Amino acid sequence: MVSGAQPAGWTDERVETLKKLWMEGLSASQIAGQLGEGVTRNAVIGKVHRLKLSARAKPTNSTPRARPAARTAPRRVASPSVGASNMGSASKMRSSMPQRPQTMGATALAHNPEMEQQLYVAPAVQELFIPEDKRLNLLQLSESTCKWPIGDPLHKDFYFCGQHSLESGPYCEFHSKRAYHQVDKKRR
DNA sequence: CCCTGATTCGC
DNA sequence: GCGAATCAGG
Repeated sequence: MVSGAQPAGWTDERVETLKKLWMEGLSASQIAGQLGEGVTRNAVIGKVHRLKLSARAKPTNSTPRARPAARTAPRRVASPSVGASNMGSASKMRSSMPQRPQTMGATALAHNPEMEQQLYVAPAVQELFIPEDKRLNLLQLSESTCKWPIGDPLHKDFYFCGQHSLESGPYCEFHSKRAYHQVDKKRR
């Protein structure tokens, strides 16, 4: 008996964790990552709503979600005609992410039930922690090192990320996103 | 580009 | 009840 997996099945335990983490302020994707690999952020959000949760630390409703209004048209699955090639493998289509040691959205995180909640993320900013032996001095920077500065340039604990940088920029993947994203916005 | 949660709806 | 798809905002 190879008990397959347990993709779904909100046990009390998991629900508890869900509640806790949700109220702790973690994002759905992060919770999903923490809960398990089979749990997606959608699943988490869905459950959250079902549990009547949501609205954790939100005293002021600053997001009066506009009503979908005229959105009663049929969408998503339900294609009775298409029967040829099925896209059955909808289980693991999360590609483009061989390994990522960071803690980010649903595109990352993969913990075992062992570590569970010991790592915890630092509130406010989630910066990468660069091991000392990886930190780079200004003089140590090279073409392919991430030139993302960390710390106070006037302080001694100033160093550069040093991770392998992308060809598309002077930063590593993580910092490239940091540098770009959210600073551009309003440009869809 | 990526992220966030919200909602709907087929299962 | 569940979660993928979709939407909408950032």
